[in-house]
Amino acid sequence: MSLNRAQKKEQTRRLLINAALAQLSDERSFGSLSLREVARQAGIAPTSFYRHFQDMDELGLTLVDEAGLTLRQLMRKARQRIESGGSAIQTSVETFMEYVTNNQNIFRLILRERSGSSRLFRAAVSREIAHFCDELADYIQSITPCDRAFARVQADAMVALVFNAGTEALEQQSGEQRRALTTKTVVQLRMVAAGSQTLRQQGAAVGGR
Amino acid sequence: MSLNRAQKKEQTRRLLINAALAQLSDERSFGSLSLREVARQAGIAPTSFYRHFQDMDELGLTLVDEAGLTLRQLMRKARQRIESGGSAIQTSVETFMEYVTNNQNIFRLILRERSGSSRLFRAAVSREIAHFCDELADYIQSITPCDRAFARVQADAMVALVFNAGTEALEQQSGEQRRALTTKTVVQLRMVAAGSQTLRQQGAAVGGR
DNA sequence: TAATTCAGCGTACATGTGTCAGCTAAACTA
DNA sequence: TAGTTTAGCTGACACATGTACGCTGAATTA
Repeated sequence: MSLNRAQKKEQTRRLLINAALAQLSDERSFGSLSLREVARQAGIAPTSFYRHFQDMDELGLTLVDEAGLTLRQLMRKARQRIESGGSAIQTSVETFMEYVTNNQNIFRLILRERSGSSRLFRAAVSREIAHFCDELADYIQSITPCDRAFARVQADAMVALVFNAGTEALEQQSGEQRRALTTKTVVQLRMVAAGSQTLRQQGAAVGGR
Repeated sequence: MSLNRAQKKEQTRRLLINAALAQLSDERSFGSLSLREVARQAGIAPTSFYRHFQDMDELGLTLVDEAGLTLRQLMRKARQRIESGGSAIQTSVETFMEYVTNNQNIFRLILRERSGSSRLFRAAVSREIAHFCDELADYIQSITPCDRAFARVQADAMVALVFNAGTEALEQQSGEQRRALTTKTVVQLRMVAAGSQTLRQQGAAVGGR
């Protein structure tokens, strides 16, 4: 029952992380959180914060990493659903929308820090998204063998559209709206998929140029 | 030479607007600007700020409106270039990239406030983008007659891709990178254009469903 | 058991903030 | 010209912030 010192430390570290996460909302960005607020919500003295993080920045980067992790788990889940039948596009979009709905604060964090005021944060988010695109490009190539660079361009487009849908999803509360958004996004991805096939054929006909 | 009272007031109002704009950068978001900083940069006392804006929010919304205006001007310019020959997609993307390059701070403002912490700001940006999409949908219909809703879905996708490219453009400084980004975006838009044509044909064959 | 480590605390300070109250002087109006 | 309006000013206020310093007591180690 009694915890280790290390365990106890890890515990309050989580308390801080959760405190920060809890303060995030549609009206509150990470940059607007103060060290004192987070410490207060975690139930520790402001100065004790430094026992766990050097900076608020360090806390923030931790959050971004956690978000990336959750995203990767999400990807795996989507792949599983696809293997057991169903449209890859439809399933992926549904999975993503589900994620956004269930992790609004953390997804908002990613969206905001993507073009936020900290180079470090932007770089961190950029890495996560690049990872996302890479894996999708892999998948595209495994389904439709083609030039790597081309697959990457297609993957980038698809990820951009899905993230854009995520942005819009955050503004909607009714399930009805969200469902409409999902089908819209599915159509958009189908456009990209179909179009990329067309371009591939044309390119091949002209001689790979 | 001597200005009347109203003119002078308008003049310092512009001073405030420009001061805010000047403080924005890749490391400084509008939300992080203080009333005092802006007033200082404009060369007036903090309390005089209130003679022109009720709030920093009011100033911010003014900036968003100005950005929208600039964007509309940009659109017109693009249409002109297209009418005098040239690919619509290529020309549009080039025009947009040019805009982003020349108006980094104001475009960043839009990007950030799109999913920022103020409902008002988000709504304002959302309106501007919707306007953007509407006009593009008009254009698509004028070129390729089709269902309005369908054109709108296509337009949304294209605008999302272009804005995404804008986001990426802000991270790049070499003209080389920017040119690569432009061609990538052009390919992505061609994918959407080609794909939407395919879907339209398929949809018609199945019976408009 | 005795010595060491260290998570968390309280106090304190300098700094920046938004905004209130009231003044001045120049521009306007009648 | 005499009276009014008003853009901009100074001074002051209460408040929140980040963080330096040094203490305490429990957990750990030797």
